[in-house]
Amino acid sequence: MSEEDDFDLTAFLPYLLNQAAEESSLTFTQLYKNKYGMLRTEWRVLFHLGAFGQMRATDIVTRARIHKTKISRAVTKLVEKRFVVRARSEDDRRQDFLTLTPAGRAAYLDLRGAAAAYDRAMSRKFTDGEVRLLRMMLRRLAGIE
Amino acid sequence: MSEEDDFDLTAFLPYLLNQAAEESSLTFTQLYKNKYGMLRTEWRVLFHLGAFGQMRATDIVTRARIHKTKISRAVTKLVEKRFVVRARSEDDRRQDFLTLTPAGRAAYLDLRGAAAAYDRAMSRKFTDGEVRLLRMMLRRLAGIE
DNA sequence: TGATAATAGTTCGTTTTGTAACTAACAAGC
DNA sequence: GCTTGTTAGTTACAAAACGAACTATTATCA
Repeated sequence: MSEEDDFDLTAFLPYLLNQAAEESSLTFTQLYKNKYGMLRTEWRVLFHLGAFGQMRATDIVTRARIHKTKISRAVTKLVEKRFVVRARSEDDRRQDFLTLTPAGRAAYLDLRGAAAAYDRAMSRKFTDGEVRLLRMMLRRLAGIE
Repeated sequence: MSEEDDFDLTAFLPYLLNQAAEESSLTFTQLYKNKYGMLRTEWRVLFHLGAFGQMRATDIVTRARIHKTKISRAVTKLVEKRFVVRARSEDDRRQDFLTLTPAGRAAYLDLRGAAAAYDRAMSRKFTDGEVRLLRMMLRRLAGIE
């Protein structure tokens, strides 16, 4: 290496956050991908419906900050997989209420358990106080109130 | 919402890490995209070459943990933009040594300054001790030694 | 040496994403 | 009621990512 530099790339927060995020989702990604053939956005939609109950696509867009076209495509896939059903609203026939089917709920519960175990395993790398602080900081950085 | 659930999605570390990572790169992405027409991988390659000096594609693959096809395409783009030059190694003619051109170095220095300022702005949301701890934790989660 | 394996990097076909434009339904003001 | 504007969600086309297979070169070892 000829010309070096004192800038520490591995201290740059967006870079570190990205590397940590990617590394931390590797194992879990394999799970929902191999077991249920889902993509990341599908998994997120499933989790939102599991965690918050019936929602409209727009609600998920707002909460998860994912573009509506991605949500639209993910919902289509989840409907094809019989994990989600759409119910056209009578009040406003532009919007659909999305709900998990029993199969969707079963997948959600399965993945939720795995997620919780995975989270515990990650947390074990640090003290309780550290993890609490980490979550607080990440929430603030993510702009989640 | 009909059936709720006590699983707190927003406490799930991989999710939080992703949201924080995405939010934190938004502004910076605009910069290298609008000013230099670069994609994320191109920016990363540029930064690696700027920070560590001459490297082979494989070195970047190892350090940044980005797939070699992505690196290959990013390098091609950077060469087209006259930010990087390839020099075929005489020892092993399979590999190229990659180096920044003066224009590449200028772009790097510009972006490096912006990155440092951006990092400082992010850090100001927390105390010095918190930021130190955050970096430590992210490094460990990312598997950076 | 000569066969086999390994490595650096690229290319090709497919999948996924990004962005803009679109349809359909509702809302607001005149 | 009839424009005009907004909102929910989809579609279409282009850009980008993924992964397998490929070329070219070097390494291993019988």
